[in-house]
Amino acid sequence: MGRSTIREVSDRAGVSVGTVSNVLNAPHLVADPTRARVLSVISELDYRPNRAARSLQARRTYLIGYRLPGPGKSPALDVFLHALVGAASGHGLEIALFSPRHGETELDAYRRLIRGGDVDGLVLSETNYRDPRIELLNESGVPFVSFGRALDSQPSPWVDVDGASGMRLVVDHLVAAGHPQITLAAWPEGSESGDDRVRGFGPGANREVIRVLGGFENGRRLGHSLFGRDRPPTAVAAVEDSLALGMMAAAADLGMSVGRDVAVAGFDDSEAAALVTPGLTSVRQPMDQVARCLIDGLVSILDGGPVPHSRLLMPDLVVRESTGR
Amino acid sequence: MGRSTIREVSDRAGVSVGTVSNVLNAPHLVADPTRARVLSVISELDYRPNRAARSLQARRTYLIGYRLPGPGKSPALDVFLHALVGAASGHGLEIALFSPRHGETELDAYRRLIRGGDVDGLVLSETNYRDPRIELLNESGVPFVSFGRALDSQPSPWVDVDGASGMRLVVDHLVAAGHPQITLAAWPEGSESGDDRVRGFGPGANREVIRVLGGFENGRRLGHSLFGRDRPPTAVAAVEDSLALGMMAAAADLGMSVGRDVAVAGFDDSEAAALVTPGLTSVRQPMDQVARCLIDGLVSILDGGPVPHSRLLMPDLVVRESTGR
DNA sequence: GATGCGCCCTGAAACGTTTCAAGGCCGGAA
DNA sequence: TTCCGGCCTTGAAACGTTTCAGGGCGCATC
Repeated sequence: MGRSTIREVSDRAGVSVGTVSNVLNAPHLVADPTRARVLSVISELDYRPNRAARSLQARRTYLIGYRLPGPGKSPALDVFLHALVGAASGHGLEIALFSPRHGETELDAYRRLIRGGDVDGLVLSETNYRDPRIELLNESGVPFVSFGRALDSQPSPWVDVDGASGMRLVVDHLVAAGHPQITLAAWPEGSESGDDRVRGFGPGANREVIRVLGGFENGRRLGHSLFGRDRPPTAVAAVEDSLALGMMAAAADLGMSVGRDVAVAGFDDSEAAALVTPGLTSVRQPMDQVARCLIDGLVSILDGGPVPHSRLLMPDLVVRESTGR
Repeated sequence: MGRSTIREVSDRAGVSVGTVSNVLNAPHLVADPTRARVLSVISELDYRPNRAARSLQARRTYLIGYRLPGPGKSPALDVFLHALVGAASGHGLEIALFSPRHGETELDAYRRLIRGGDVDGLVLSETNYRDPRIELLNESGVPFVSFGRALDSQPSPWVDVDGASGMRLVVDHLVAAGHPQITLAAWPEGSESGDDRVRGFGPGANREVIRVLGGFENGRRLGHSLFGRDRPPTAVAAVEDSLALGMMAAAADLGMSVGRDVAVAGFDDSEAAALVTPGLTSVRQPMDQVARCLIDGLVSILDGGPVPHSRLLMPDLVVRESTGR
């Protein structure tokens, strides 16, 4: 304990504090022998600059704010977060997780961070049409990037995964496997990512879209109704894995074999998709790439560089046994 | 933008900065009319104290450090993290996610945070026997609490879930369902939580423990070998869900019906357990309670209160169809 | 022998708070 | 009237950095 300060280092090395600071932040300004001496004192005392003091003067906190999506809202949260933290760390930044305090609304919490200068920038996820956070952040001028398009707000940099293309991969795969007629379980209209995925499904007489709320149980119920029809679909897809898993459960309930009697495909490649039997074919979002793009873009803004161009990344299809052998 | 400072507030309210500070931090020291006037200026200017300045002077960062476990290492990470963030937020704290920088070891990263005063305290998870982090933190005197016991290190406060009891719940449940003979898939000896769970399994002629590495594929392989025996077990348990799910897959491969021909139970109640068919009976850890205890304990230390007593929490069994109808 | 130019280094201001000794003021007690 | 104590407020120091104008010194140039 008893952290040492830059003052102690400078005294011990027989230089001024400014020089020590330069050794750390602008080494080329310091003569070789001086630098060596200072560095040795630094490691001798195990000195690390105090972050608060540095922040105060530099008007930088080296912290990026992120608000966790509600539990169960983000598939692959752990890989996304991990990637985010890793990418940030590469730039000397850390991720600060915040949450509304007692009596605060969601937006209040964002406001607090902004006005208090608590973070250098923010990462948003789970964005949707007319996202109020985006308007707030745009007004306040805080650097931010969002995971998810924000097309109807003032333009701001985003990174997103092309849900329409992902769904097209699913459809093509099912059609190639000989299923001309496909039923899609989709969320109610009005969610940007859901609508995007449905868009890739395409219209047509041999395409049916059914709207339900998300979740396993809703999928199961829907499955029972679909598979109980006179001419049940031979292939079903979904805009999220848990709906698909629910339909798989319904098929099992009815004694049907998923993969043989009926093909099922999901979306997001959640952890569960790989752990069920048969494995669930699903669309995988390149989360680590998303995180890297987000952080790189944010850092570019922070460093006063150009506002990065938004990026639409391509997902890929992970084929498993649920869509046939 | 253009954040306002305490100086602007004090000027505008016609008081000194000290008074404004007191309004915020020690309201009882300020006369009512003054307080009201200052508060109105504060909200007029939308003033929020600058965190870096406050930290510098108060030698408090209002940040708790947490190192994410490797991806896929923590079941229920999102519920745990959410609970952690929420509990911290209740005390005006936020969670800072850090990660070793380029060239740093895991421990170096902890050292950096400590010496730089980057965080007020730390939360550890995935602790194990002779955890070097615990020794480091104990030496350095930084407040911390760990999720997981650290019995062989110097004593330090922890919160844990009683794995032995959890496993006992599984065994009792299976025995009650008429399975006298049970096989347990366990990790190799040497992991504190794994060993704890095995301990609850109990010895005996009708108990068999098989050691394998974790993961779905290892479970599947093990399942094939178990179910291919002359007299296959009628009930299998596992120290983690993915092993159990692998065994379920093996059963399906062999045309056996899980829940009827064989009972399967897992541990951790991961998201997948509820999403497979049949649902996987599993042991649920009270993650939100764990998080609350951790933060409450840490806050007590930070506030100079007593070092909290460690707590062993009880898990419960979530019974689903995999262990019979 | 001046002059000019680079290179290093110093000293002090600044960042925005909190804290605390000191002092003004008012009312009540002597 | 004087003195005392409590309440409220002020002013300035302190927290540990970064930044930047300025100065000393050695060397090349004229």
